[in-house]
Amino acid sequence: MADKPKKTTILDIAAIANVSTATVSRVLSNSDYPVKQEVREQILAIAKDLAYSPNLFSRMLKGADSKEIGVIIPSVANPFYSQLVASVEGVCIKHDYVPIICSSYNTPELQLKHIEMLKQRCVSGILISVLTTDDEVINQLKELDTNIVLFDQTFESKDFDSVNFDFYKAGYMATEYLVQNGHRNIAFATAPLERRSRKLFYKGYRKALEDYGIEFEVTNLVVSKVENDAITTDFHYQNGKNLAKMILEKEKLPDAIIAINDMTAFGIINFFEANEIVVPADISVMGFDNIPFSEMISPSLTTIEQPINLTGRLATEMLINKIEQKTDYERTVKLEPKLIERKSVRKKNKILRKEKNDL
Amino acid sequence: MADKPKKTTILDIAAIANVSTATVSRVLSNSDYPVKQEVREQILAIAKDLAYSPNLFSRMLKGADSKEIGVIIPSVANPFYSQLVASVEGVCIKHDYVPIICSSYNTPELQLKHIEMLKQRCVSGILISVLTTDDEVINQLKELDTNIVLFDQTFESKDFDSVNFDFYKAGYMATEYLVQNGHRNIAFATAPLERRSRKLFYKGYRKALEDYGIEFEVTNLVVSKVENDAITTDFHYQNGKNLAKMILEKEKLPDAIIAINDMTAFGIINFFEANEIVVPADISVMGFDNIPFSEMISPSLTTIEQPINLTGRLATEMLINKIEQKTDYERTVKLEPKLIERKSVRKKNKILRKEKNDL
DNA sequence: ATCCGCATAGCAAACGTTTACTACACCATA
DNA sequence: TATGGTGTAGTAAACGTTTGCTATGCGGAT
Repeated sequence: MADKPKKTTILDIAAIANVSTATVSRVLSNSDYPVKQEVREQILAIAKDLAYSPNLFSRMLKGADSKEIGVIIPSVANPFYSQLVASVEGVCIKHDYVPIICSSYNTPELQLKHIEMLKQRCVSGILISVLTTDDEVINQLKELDTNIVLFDQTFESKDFDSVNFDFYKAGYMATEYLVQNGHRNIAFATAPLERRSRKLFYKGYRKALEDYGIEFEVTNLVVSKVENDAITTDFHYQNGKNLAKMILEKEKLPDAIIAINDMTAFGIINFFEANEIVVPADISVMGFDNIPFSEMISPSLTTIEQPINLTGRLATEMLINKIEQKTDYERTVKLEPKLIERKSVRKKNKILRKEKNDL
Repeated sequence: MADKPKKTTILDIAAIANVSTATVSRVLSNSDYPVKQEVREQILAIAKDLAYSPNLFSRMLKGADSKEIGVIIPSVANPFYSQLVASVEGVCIKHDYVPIICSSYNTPELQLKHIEMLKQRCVSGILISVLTTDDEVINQLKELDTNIVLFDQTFESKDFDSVNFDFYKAGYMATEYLVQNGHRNIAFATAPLERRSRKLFYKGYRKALEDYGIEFEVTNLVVSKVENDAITTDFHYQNGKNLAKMILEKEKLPDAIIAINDMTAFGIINFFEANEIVVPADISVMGFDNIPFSEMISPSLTTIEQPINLTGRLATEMLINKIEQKTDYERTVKLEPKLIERKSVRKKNKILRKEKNDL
């Protein structure tokens, strides 16, 4: 813009107070170096008077902390992640950090670009939802000498602090609930299973089937073709529609469907509705995430809750603890899934788990 | 972290290439100062070899552009804004800027805090959804000698570039559509009308009523008590439930309701559904925004579209043009509302507008 | 032969801090 | 009286760039 009004510097203050810049700096940077109370107060007063605010860049040039936290997620447009971001932001503000939101859209190159950018900005730390356990990404993170906390995507590692979620158990619980309510032919509808979290969720599903003595049918794993999440909010929703279409094309309709997330479930339900198939009367649908919309749609969605806000809050607090070199905090937290019973699953006859000795 | 591996600086490069740092800087900062081709290439080669990346802080200390763009919005958790943020992010990445997302939750103090923070970081520009036309905020923005583009909240001003939206027309269109489909007793359900955009939308509603010769009833303006948007995604949804409750408590149920936004409409519809009132058979509901979920709920929501992605894209491009001192671009854009016809409004007998000479 | 402009390059200051080092006065202890 | 600690303050280097100024050599115009 036109004419910068020359911000006040410690030099100005030093001149007025008739002391050296060193002294001013000591006072204004909250150093524990002793400065006479009288002088300290005078400097503080002048600083306030001149509306002094330190130049962050020179501080950082001297190696100070940038007070920025990189937050790498698949997509801000996805309501699950935008809520996560909101909770991260809340904690950041409280501790005077600034979150830098980076959507990776599941593309490694973009993720790499973001990481480079964050490195260049010397962020104080990074909160990241690691999508793959590729050695490449992991090594890249290890080399990045900054504070890192993993979240959202379960990836326990001695190398990183993390806030995890029991995806396996979540998949198990979803399946078990369906089985116990009389469903046997259960489809699993998902975007490609390359993510660790999705794989685990799927494994939970398989294990539950096994435990209840239900044979898994290959055609019940319904996977859409898409690779990368698009930029739009309704990506998974559209995906759900596709999956529903695929399911309708099967020779035999399943009793129930487990969707890889709530948005997908919405798409599935909507497609069914448009095709005169009633949920849950004709077919049951189970979601995963429990995003706020789950209770807004009709029928309201029975789903497994993933504690979004808690995840964001804990992960951010963990990271800040790490940055500020606190020592007394948990370095790994594993959050538990919780079943949220609503109206998208039909309750048929109750079925109990086959005990081992039944077999 | 443990031991920083000492990043390479132009000094290292200068030493190897046997030239001065000035020359290295000139090459590496794309200055137009002439440097012999041979030397230039050598320096470039060495830089690449040592994986040199410039220290942003020293550059900024010298007054360079921070390449950051502050984005101030009411709340990231709100799907409308998270989609907006996504489109802003997309443009930013293309031009190598980094968006800094700031949720103000409609609290002036927080907004002020964010602005202070952005100022301190010497951001290249700010994209802001101005909620009030308080002189305080406006002056504060004017004094902020940085590039500013207003968006989302219509506030045309000679002092700022802006991407506007015709809220007045939107309100008019919503109302007109309802009237033309046979509704006369139309309630307007909203959070407090302190925002300019809401006021305009409301004025459009009033004007349409007037043009169609329908007398406005005071009790048809239903306003919830809440002041500030909360941090959660479902704030407006809950608000909608409250509003629906208030409406149900009226002695006479209106034919139709215009909700201040889609999320509010969802809440209203949901509350009605829970109370055995069928939308649109018993009462029609009209939304505003056309967020992706509008077509996911049941009944799908008839609403007025506000072009989110276009807004984000245009505003960001405008700001970057401004930052980079381009001159040939529009400084004010006004986007048009569009009616999206779905299933939440019942079509009764068509009614035409009273012509002026009818009166 | 002189002067000028131009291409090229280096020197060193400057951006605003922080901090290692030095200085010195004061007081307590041996 | 010498010794040393402690509280307080200043000097100047350093962080990694950019850039105004100066310098040199060279070709062309006068």
